[in-house]
Amino acid sequence: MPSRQLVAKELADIFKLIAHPDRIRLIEELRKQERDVNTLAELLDRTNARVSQHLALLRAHRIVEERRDGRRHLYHLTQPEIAQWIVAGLDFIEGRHASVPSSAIQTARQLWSQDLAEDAAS
Amino acid sequence: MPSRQLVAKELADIFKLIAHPDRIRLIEELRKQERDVNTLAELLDRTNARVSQHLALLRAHRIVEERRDGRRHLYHLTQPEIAQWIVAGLDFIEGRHASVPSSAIQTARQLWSQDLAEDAAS
DNA sequence: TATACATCTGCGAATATTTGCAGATATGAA
DNA sequence: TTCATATCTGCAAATATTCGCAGATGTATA
Repeated sequence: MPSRQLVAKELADIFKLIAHPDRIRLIEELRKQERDVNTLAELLDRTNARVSQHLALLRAHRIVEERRDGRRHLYHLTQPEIAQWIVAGLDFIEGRHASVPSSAIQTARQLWSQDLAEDAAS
Repeated sequence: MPSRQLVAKELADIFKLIAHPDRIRLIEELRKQERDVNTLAELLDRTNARVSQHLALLRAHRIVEERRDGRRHLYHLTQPEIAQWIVAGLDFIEGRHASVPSSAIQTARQLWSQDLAEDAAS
């Protein structure tokens, strides 16, 4: 397979991996601190099993890593910078979809990057 | 729907939209200049119909725009910066997949960003 | 050991995406 | 108008993803 094709496929796989609202929310919640599955499930309002499945996928692609503390499984981002990269995607949707008020997008941009700025400052 | 959920969904839609090797190749080919469907089909080694379908999707989400010149349809990126953003995703796969030699990734990074640097310089 | 808690995995049903193909449409040239 | 070129659209089959649920595993505590 030609190299361009190959790299395009790998990039597509990364995009596919992230292309799910729950997984994006997970990355959002993990961008600052590690969390266990239960907490994540509550934050996202999803069943534990479902969150666990998404985490397994992210884990398989080494987007997140796991560490155990007793019976709890704590997850964190392998490369926290991925959160910044993802939120940068907002640049390509703002003002495009009436369904999402651009105020919501601005708020999101703030929430994601504000917290990242805090991290950088601390 | 809570705002975080809403924005996560929009982000997921963008990622889903891009998450296809052909569409990534299309964006790659369009990052410097506009092209017609036939040329793109040859570059990607795909049927015209298939390329046209992918372009229709990108067009619907305003990733690309179309202009007519006689019987040819010329496409270009609405926001060329999207190419830089996409290639930045390579940061999160390098060294992860044995299937893609990291030389291929380095080459790709060069090809995509070299050309972008040229654009910036001109 | 028995029990409860936390998480994971397997699997089938529902849903979404991709693909190729056949036929439409639109433009320009003869 | 007729023909060839360029592109688009509709549709059904193939493929991939998501979802919920039921049961498995692993760990701490009584």
